[in-house]
Formats: sequence, structure tokens, C-alpha cells
Amino acid sequence: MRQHGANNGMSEKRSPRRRDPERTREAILEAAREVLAQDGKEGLSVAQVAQRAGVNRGTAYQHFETREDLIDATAAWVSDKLYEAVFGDPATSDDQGVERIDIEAVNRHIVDFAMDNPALGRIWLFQVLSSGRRASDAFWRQYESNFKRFAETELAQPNMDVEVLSLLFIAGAFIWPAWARSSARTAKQRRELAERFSREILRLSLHGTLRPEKYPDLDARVSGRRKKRS
Amino acid sequence: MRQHGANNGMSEKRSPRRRDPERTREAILEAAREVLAQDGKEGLSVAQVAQRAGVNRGTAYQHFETREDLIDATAAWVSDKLYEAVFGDPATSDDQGVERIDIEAVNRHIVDFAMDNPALGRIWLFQVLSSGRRASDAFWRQYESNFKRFAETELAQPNMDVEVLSLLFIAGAFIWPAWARSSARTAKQRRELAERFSREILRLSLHGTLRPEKYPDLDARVSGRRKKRS
DNA sequence: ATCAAACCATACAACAGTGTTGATTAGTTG
DNA sequence: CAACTAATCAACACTGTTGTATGGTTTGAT
Repeated sequence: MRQHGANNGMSEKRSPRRRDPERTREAILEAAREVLAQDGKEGLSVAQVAQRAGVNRGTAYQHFETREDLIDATAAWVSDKLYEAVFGDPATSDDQGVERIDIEAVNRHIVDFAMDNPALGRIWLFQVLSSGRRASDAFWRQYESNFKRFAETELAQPNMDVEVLSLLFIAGAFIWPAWARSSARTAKQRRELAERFSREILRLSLHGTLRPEKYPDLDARVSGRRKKRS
Repeated sequence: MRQHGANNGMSEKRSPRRRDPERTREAILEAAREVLAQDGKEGLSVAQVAQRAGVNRGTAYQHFETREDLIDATAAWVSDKLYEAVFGDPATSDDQGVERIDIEAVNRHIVDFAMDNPALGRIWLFQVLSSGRRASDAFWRQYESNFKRFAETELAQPNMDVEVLSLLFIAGAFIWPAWARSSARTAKQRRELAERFSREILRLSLHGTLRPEKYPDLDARVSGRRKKRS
């Protein structure tokens, strides 16, 4: 009854193609992403999402039992995209030698992704951290696992606490956009700020912030007795 | 002008001592903190806060015009406490030489604070980042300013981007508890995890994560041409 | 004793949000 | 094409929230 007519292909418009569950579900998810990106997790209401998806509220509840489920599903989608953006297609990932991993590229991909999806990225981050989904999130696993194996090579500094470092870099990358967003208007500026962050992470990774020779005591404490942790 | 009556400092009891606006306001704020710490920013309702403070809802609205005001006031309180915990009493802070600043102590204080107030700390962090309060927050200013001055001394590595580093360390410190909270039950464990984070930050600051001699190309890129930013 | 301010009780308007249900309707299958 | 199943919808019931208003009560101060 409503707007069945001329629906040319290239529109990512509201295509109320009646009866296509897959598509409907995807439309709802897409709308959820838009809402989340705009209003954040707490600004999301099922009503708003449904309306944006051109779908009845009840329909949304049929695809996602609860509001929280919808948010979880979105976070999972983000995790997928993030994995893909950083590590490529899961099928293609041959888990090749750690030595071959381009550390700098990995970090740059993360930062770019975070910069392009600031709100969604943060939502994913906290969704993963709250309610220990950390261990089951594909991206997080892969990142940490790579890092861990890397830490055992000759390329890495000794005595690193990889779990701390993973959290530090990931959290930093996904919160940096919140810092930067005030000054970044154009896409160009955003890329510049992303570049700036990437660069500093790289510099920090190579040289730290302190000249070790000026801090012999601290250096001894850190390089000395190692308190082992699982 | 304020604090006229016999108001001995050290009582933090729920004293329904009628007629003491100052104290009522403080009771409301304290309740707000409790609620925020438990249910997060979006879980806070004025009704709940008022009830917890043993105060009528209307009274709460008399002290804080709007719900958002109440949250802002709490974030400001957190900022104060954080400043105090890290830099000491603002009155006592003589802005002494940067060389005298104990970098490690500063970071440890922040991490401890974050670990003791995980939710409140995060709320402060985002309250500061969203809506560019970053430049007006006393703590953030002081931290960044110290860091900036430090970066110009001989103790620091060259070419650091202090703004990036400030965000990275602060964000990391305040999000680390979210990571750690799953495994930390006792206060002892929490302190241990805080220590673990502090230590790794220190190690990272001293040595980075990569052996620079293995990455001559990257090293060149980072130490080479410096792209200046305001 | 008087007075103003702080507090309480209560109500209300307006709205938003969640989940649920029972009826339609569109594809699909026999 | 009839029958069936599942997707979709409209509408309902309920709960909670914010902000405002009002009248009454207590308290501390002048």
C-alpha cells in the first residue's frame, strides 16, 4: 500500500520491500548503527530505530528480543568490521608468521577505523569490556594474541605486559576521536589527526618518553625482578 | 560566610539535621555519586538520588536545577578529588620545578584513583572529553601542562606529541579498571592490578615496545621530519 | 515574635520507553 | 489455488522520567 512504486536500485533509501526478513533485519541493524552513531548507546530507543528503518516497532522486537540484544548485535557487527579492517577477511587470514606482521599498519588501521566510527567504536569497546566479553571477541583475541607472540620475538622489548599494552593502545585509539572531534571538521583534518596519533604511538613504541639513562633507579625496578602474572 | 554553626568536620553520617542547606546539598551530591558509581550516568534518576539522600525530590530540584546539572556537579567534584589526589591541595601546589616532579608517583596516583573510583572516573573522563571541557578542567590542564614542560627538558625523549600522550595515559588509566574488574574481587587484588598497570606504563615510558635497532626505517620516519602541530 | 529560607508532601502534565498481544497479510508449499 | 506459516503491523498496558507548581511546616536568625 505505501510507496510500492519506482524503487530504482542505487538508493540506500527506505526500500519497504514487503516480506524479506533478511533485509528487514539488516535495515533495522543499519538504523541502529545510525542512531547509535548519533545519539550514543543511551540515546537509542527501539521506537526511533524502527521508525528510521521504516518498520513497525513490533517488527523490531521480533528480530531482536530486547533493546539490549539490538545493541549487542550492533556491537558484534562493529567487531566484525573492525576485524576485517585490521586483519582482513577472516578466511584469508593464514595466521602467518608474527615477524611478517606489519605492526605499524595494524595500529594505523585501528586508528583509522576508530576515527571513521567514533561513537560505534566506543560502544564496541565498552560492550566488550563490560561483561567479560573480552575473551570472546574475535578482534580483541586476535590483537592480543598477535601481540603476545610478537612479545616473545627478538624484535620486542623484554618484560612487556601485553594485556596492559593491548588495553592501553586499543582504548587510546578509540577514545582519541572524542578528544580530536572538537577540532576536526573536514575529512582531511580527521585523517591528519589520525595520522598524528598513529605517529605518536609509533614513536612511543620505539623510544618511550623518558631517557632511561637519566632514570637508573626506575630502570632497575622495571628491568629487575619480574613479578610474573598469568 | 559559610559554615557558621558548630560544624565539626569529620562526620560523614546521615544526619537528618534539619536546616543546613550546605549539608543537604552535600548529601544529595554524595547520593548522586553512589548512584552514578553503581548504575552509571544513564541509570541516574533524580528520584533515586533524592531517596538515597533521604531528601524530598523537590528539594533536590531546589539545589540542582536539572538532572544534567547534578551530573555535571558530580563530575566537577570528581575532578577536584582527582586533582587533590594527584597534585595535592591546589593551595599548596607551588608549581615547583618540573624536574622535581615525580613522574612515576603522578601516574601511580592517577591509576590508584581510577581503580578506587572506576565508574566515577569514567564519567568524569567523558564529561571532560565531550563538550570541550578539556581545556577548562583543572586536572587535565595541570597534567598536560606538566607533561609539556617536562617534554622540553633533557630528561625526556625528543619529538613527543604531548597531547596524544596525555590522552593515551589518562584514558588508559581510567579504562583499565573496566578491564580488570572482572578478576579483581578484594581490595588487595585491585591494588595489585593497579600496580601492574603502573609498572607497565613505567616500563613503556622507559623502553617502548620495539627494539629500535630492528626497525631502522620506522625509526627514521619518526625521528626524521617533524610535522609541527599547534 | 516575626520572618525568610529551607524543607517536605503531593500532585500533575506531558511524554517516552518497554514489552506484549492479537489481528492482518505476503510468500510459500502441497 | 487453497492452506499454511511466518513476517509485519496497530494498538494496548504499564512503568518511569522530568520538570514545575503549590501549600504547608519547620528552623534559625533578627
